[in-house]
Amino acid sequence: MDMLILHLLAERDMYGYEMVTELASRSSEVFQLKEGTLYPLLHRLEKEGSVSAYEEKKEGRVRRYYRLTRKGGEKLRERTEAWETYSGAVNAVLCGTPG
Amino acid sequence: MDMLILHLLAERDMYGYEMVTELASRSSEVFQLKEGTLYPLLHRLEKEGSVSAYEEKKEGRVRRYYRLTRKGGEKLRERTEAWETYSGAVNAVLCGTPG
DNA sequence: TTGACAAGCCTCGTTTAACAAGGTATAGTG
DNA sequence: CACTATACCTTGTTAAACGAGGCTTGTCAA
Repeated sequence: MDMLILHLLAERDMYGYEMVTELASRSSEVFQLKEGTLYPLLHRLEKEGSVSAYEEKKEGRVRRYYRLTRKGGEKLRERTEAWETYSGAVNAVLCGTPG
Repeated sequence: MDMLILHLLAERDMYGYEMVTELASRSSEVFQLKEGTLYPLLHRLEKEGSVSAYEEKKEGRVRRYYRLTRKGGEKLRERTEAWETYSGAVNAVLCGTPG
């Protein structure tokens, strides 16, 4: 989930609530990320320096936008590679390549 | 992980320790399943009726073999489909298909 | 104007998967 | 005999995700 959030932020700055709907729509509603998951996650990413936050008024609403940092970009690369390794391994097992 | 174990058992009966090494070799050492994970998992699968167990002496050792049940086969199908849905959704997000 | 609903952010407590770190027993080998 | 590999097990811990709430502000209809 870290990877997916960081990936969204690599494209553009976003606010939390937006990420929920964006992930849902891009995944054809497969990801129904709960706010109880997202906000603690964002706070952790901010604390570790992977993202930075700023408030901005847009469309008559004050929102808390998040931006990807350099460190977050590196983490994104690592996590993406880990995902490819992991999903590749799952498929290797499923496809029955013995050995 | 349930899915992977059930998948192995769909091919042939296996004992716990064998699953650890089998998963490791098939995944090029990506999966290093710990016994502290595997055995409770197997007990749970047995309890819910997805696998059945029997002891057999082979190669001078008494081993606890597991066999996939009909119910386990159904669970395997469900989990495999869930995995395909999930990994497909991840890749949909990563590939940036907006909307 | 007021009430309801959506947008937007948050926290707390629970569940669960996986792990770490142990323990036990047996077979084979130097 | 000691040591290693095989084989099974348990207990306690950690971390991700969720459920179920709470709080505020803007919009829109009655």
